[in-house]
Amino acid sequence: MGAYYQFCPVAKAMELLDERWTMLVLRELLMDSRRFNDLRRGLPRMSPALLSKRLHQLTAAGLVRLEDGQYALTDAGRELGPILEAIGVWGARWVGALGDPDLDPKLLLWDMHRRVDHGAVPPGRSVVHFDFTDVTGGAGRWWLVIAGQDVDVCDYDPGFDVTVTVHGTLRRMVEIWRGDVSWQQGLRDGALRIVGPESVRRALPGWFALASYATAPRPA
Amino acid sequence: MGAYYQFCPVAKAMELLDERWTMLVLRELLMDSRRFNDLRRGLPRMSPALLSKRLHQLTAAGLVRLEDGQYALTDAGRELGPILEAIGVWGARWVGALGDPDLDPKLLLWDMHRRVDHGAVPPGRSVVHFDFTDVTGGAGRWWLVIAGQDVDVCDYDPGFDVTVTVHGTLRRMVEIWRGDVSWQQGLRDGALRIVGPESVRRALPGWFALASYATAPRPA
DNA sequence: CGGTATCCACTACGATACTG
DNA sequence: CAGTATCGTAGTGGATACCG
Repeated sequence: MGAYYQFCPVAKAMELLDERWTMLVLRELLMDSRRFNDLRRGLPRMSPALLSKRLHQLTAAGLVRLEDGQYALTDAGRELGPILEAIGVWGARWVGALGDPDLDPKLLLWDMHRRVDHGAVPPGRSVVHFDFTDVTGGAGRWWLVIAGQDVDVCDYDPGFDVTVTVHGTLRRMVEIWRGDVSWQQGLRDGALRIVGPESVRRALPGWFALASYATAPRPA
Repeated sequence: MGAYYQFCPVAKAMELLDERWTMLVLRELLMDSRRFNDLRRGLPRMSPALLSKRLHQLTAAGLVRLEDGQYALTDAGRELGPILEAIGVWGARWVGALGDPDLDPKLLLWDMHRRVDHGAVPPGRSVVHFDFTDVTGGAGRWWLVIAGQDVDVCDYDPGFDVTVTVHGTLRRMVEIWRGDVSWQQGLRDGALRIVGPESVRRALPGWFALASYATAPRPA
């Protein structure tokens, strides 16, 4: 761990926080992922060894606590919440371009699955099918099964009746999800379509709560 | 530069910001250091090659602009100001222990020199002499020469009459500067003393504006 | 003053396999 | 499910010297 040898609290904080992946681990914990393999799903390109190491470091530093196999933030860790949010807003405003490798459908679905607004989804089981036309290698079809308080992500057809289908480019769906464009704008030119009964088509955008950074105004 | 391959704006922001030294370079720029060698004084353990590289990266990313040999933050860069401040507050609250190598008198004096409150210092020339008893290797004696709007840091006796002397441990002076303890508390047990005319002794703490993190409440 | 150039030592990280 | 073990390498960053 590279020390800066400065008494400045920014330097002392960054000694801990500027190591690769650390802030993303904290982001996942702030999103209420508490189990090792849940954290992994939000950090698919991080090796398990490194995730383990980071969790130990954060525990040693007093930001994270492990209790009955569940990771949780301490007061110190939770106080980074507003900072992570501000960084998200800053990133949404100023780091524009997304490369194709940034567009990971697995990550998108995992993120969407935990931001389902259960008050907005009809009772019973709803199945949202995603069909991304621009994803190669058979990872273009996904299903979100919402039943009660449970939401499951499937990369195979779970067999239930599909309530509604989102059909189009992954890039556009990500742009909507990040708040770069609104649902309305994003559906306008046909790069993305919602297919299903009229009432569900109208309601679907309300089934998901966008992230805090999504509503941040973009620079003119 | 390690990409995360995530569309999340936090990840996109951290791809840029979590490289070693980057946030400290931004801190210096936010403190209004604009010239290469001024930046170096605030980052003494950073090699010039690496500082140069970081400045280029930040320029390419649109956070920094070079104009007539002066570095300046762009709008994007300046918007990180509140985030850096929040990180400073967080660090002051939660990253307690300072190691001896964190206590660099050169850095302390450089920091103090740019936070002189010229409205509080008497007109004419004032010389503040620091005598740190716990610093080895002849780097324990420093002078701050305040004249008009200029403040000079000297590690040798500039020859002028000394207005007031701060005598004691560097560690205590740093604790005061960081806001871990108040001037009053810090002077109480004799680890640090202000030596000089009564009126100046009383006024000296007011000659410097503490950093924004210094006044942040510490956790109970 | 304001940087580049060079070179080396590490070590952090990624990939993969494996275990309790 | 929840990690640990192992291994090789890319590449970062530190030190120092040097240049316009």
